[in-house]
Amino acid sequence: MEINVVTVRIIMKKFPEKEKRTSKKKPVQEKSAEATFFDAVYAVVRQVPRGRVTTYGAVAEATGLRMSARMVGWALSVCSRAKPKVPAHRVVNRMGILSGRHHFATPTLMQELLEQEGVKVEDDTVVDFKQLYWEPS
DNA sequence: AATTTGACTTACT
DNA sequence: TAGTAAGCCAAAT
Repeated sequence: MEINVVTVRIIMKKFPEKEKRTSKKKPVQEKSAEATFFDAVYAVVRQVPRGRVTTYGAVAEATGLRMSARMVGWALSVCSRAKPKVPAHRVVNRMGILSGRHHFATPTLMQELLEQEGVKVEDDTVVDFKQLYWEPS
């Protein structure tokens, strides 16, 4: 299934309402909307192509949370919960700095993952960030 | 229950 | 041009 901004916005519409789960044997705190909020963020992040990067703000905008870039970081900080893995290493701040590197298994993992994809990193910053920047659409 | 704290960004001194 | 404030909102304390 191809997920685009429209799809994400539809998902976000469900954000405020409580979602009833059929399965009751999962008392996980997934109280309600986070699941869909996470999904929305993850859906966007998964679209980032290999070797490209995007920013928290861009993801936030694509999910409709225009000014809530922080929420994106928060969602990614718990992305271990996501079933299909999320290429969180492709999300950096607007300066191209790997501000989230400390949240990976090792502080250098994020950079290593990026370099594996051909993205050069210097001083915790993506080289040629402007060219590698990918805007969610 | 209230306050602080972020994997951020923009706007205004 | 650099520093501060404000906006976001769920978690953690």
